[in-house]
Amino acid sequence: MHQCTDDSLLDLLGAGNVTVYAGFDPTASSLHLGHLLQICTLRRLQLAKNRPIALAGGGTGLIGDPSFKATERPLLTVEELNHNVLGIRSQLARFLDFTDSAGSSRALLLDNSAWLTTISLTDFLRDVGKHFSVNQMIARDSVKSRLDRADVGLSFTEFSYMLLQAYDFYRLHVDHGCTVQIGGSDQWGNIVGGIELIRKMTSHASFGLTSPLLLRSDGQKFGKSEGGNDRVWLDASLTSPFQLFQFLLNSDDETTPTLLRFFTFLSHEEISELDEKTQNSPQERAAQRALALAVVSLVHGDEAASSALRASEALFSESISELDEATLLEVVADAPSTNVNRDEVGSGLDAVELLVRTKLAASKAEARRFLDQRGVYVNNVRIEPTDAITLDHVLHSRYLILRRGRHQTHLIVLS
RNA sequence: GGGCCGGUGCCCGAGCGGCCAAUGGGAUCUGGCUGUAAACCAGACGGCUUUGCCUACGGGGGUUCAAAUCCCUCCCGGCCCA
Repeated sequence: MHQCTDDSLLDLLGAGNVTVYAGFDPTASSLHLGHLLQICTLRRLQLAKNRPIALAGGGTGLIGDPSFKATERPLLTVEELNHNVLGIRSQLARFLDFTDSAGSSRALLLDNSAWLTTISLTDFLRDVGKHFSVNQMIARDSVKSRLDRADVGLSFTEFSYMLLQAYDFYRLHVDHGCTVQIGGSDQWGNIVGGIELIRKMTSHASFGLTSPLLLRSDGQKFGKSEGGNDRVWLDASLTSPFQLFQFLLNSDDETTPTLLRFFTFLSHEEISELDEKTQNSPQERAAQRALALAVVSLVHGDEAASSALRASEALFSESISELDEATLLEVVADAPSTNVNRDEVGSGLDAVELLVRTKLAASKAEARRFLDQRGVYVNNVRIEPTDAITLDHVLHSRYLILRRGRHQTHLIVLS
């Protein structure tokens, strides 16, 4: 927990029977690891007999949340948005219990476009806008940087976002008895706006709860994937189960305890046992492995998790060229692959060419750089800048494992 | 509508006629050391048919032997005035 509007809230949630919501704006077609934190919290609260509402932001996504964003963002087209809403709705549906067996804590999946796109402008301004003071709104930290900076502005569209989110909370309160909103720490201002709106319009009390921004021990934002600016997605076609597994396995020692607590549903005993192992024998990475296994299970299922674990161990601990064919294929199942004509290899294939073709290098110049820096491996054996790739490298008469750097693996299949 | 300021590589940001593929920082990548961490150290960081050539400093046009740098114009952003 990062901030909480009222300390009595925790007792309330412990007792159960509270309706809680978290919103997810469809800025992309998939949710990412950052969203998983809110999802886990909802799930945890559901396990404690509260009723979770997952709200897809089909309406708020039309506007765009300016909170703590450095610049105005381009608007998504309606087509993109619909596509994204579809994607994240189906993902949200996987994490909570929507069946009748959950009884009074059965989860709800809603989309705020249902009310945001139908309310009339004048109704909205009279009923909702009247309760907001611009004086207070411009004082919020979440928009302050945009107002203070000399080179960027803040459009009325984005400025209004807070009202929409506040109205969401109000509608969920009135229609579904929702009294708590959770979110990341950047959502504090928006959540408080909703609480005040509910108080002014109904004189009911409601609550907010935010979670801390997850940081790695080096201060970077958590959740950016290996290889740059891409996020770690929950959609298997964007981030494969193996990649997700590896990402979590590579968590550093300092953040792993926090991640275990946020993202897994292990018992207190199990977690403190893992903490101890990290203390005493960090090189075993027991906590990281448990974390990776638990999260991949949660997101992609047990089977995907155990095969990711097997692949991970095989790929890094054994000499890959000694694996039998079936095991080898399983290890690289998630890796991207490319077909190459057998004849090309027969005459000796240029490594530069192959790196570009497999997209392991973005250009020939980059491929040469990797080779010069001695960062290219065939079947886990480093090759020299001048080496050609020949039939001698081929495993099981049709496979080549090409790797760039520590983590980028590619399967080449001869045809 | 008027006045002023600004738009440079992934981001921030210097350059303000030739010595500019463009200083610096961050991010990223590769290697080293490690534990498939972190920290640290070293190097790379537009492309190509690579002692050279091509494409790039918001778009288009112009001046000049020569433009990211000067002029015109358009687009976009900011501030102030109406």
